[in-house]
Amino acid sequence: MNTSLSAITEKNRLTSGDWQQAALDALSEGGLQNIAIEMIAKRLGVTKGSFYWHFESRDALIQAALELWESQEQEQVFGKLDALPDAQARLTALIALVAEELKAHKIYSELLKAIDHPLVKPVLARVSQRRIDYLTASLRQAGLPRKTAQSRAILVYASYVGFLQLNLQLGTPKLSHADFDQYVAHLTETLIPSVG
Amino acid sequence: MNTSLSAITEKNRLTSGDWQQAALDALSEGGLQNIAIEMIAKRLGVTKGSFYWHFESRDALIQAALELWESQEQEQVFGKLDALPDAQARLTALIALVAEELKAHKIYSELLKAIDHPLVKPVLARVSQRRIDYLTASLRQAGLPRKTAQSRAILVYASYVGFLQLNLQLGTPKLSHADFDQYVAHLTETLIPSVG
DNA sequence: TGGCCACCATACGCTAAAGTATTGACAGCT
DNA sequence: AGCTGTCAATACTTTAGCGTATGGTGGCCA
Repeated sequence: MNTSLSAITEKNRLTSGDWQQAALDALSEGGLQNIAIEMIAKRLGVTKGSFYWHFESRDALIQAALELWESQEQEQVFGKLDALPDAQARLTALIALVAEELKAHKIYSELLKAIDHPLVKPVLARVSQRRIDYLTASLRQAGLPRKTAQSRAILVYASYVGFLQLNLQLGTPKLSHADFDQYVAHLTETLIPSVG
Repeated sequence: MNTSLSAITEKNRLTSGDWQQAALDALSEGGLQNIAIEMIAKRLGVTKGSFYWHFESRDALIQAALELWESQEQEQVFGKLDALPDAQARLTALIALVAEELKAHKIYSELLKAIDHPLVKPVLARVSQRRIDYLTASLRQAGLPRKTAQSRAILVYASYVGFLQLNLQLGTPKLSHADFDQYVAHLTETLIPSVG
């Protein structure tokens, strides 16, 4: 039941990495505006005096935290999928991966809400584009022609983003476990080539 | 090039409706946090003193503005579609409607970002649920079996919400006009029964 | 015409949160 | 042991934005 407060590195003294991880935790819980340094300081058992030694400003923390997240998500998401050689296997695995680990998508969802922030927008643009490109490539390997694969990739990814907002954040529509499974199955049948 | 500042009703004196409309304008431009009373007051050519005569608090304004939006969107969206008798015609008209009027979706998109706000969440839940129900009914009328129609409605609506975030807000992926048309066509073929 | 009421201006208080300035403490090296 | 650099505590300033208190003005009605 340990949340990811990332076992503070040394003994009492903090590193800037601890602040970045704590910032990501705060982000996943309450959005960008929840990255409040005094509140994070309290969590880490210190005060602001510590923070402003490690970082220039709040924006600097946000930027560093986003960089950390971007590198983490890259190895986590793509690392798992690249292991699979077959394109269709990758695609279904991707959907399963999305359907399971809800907590991992919380940060992405919160960043979407903070999309107006100048530090957030470019990061999110890069990550989203990379994922769509990956989807496009996998769909092509699965046999779709180029143009179709492009449109389909956008469609798949948009439905992912939308579902994130609707079901994770809004809780609408309310789906039972069975309904959810049925939805995932339907999605796979409808959007993934040569399955079902 | 006139934005929707909604021709102030009388001569100089404001009504609470003017404040609600101005709040919606501010919302569509900068999100919920952009509903700042002093800033809106300046736009309307008055000061806070006016506001607190019309409303109890900022929350009261937000609530009233959301009620106004909810009633407006209901007649706008469903009013246009209910005119069409054929289910498939309604569905394709709906997609066209979504693909065209971008500004009309800005408010919905901003509300999604502010989904944590206790006043926003129930409104958004109602509106989304109503739309999904409408979609489900239309898909059933178009020939899909019940369970399939339910899943498909969620899928269609999620792809709408996701595309809103991705393309409207993020500008990713960058689509040319032709690419966009192709995407809409692909979406229609893939998700709307018996078309194409 | 005089007064009341609807609408608004002005001036102020209050709070949250970022950022600054200064001082303090402990660890390791010489 | 004493110095020094690293990390942190304390107290302060500043800003933005909500909310309040109170006074002002113009139109409408008796």
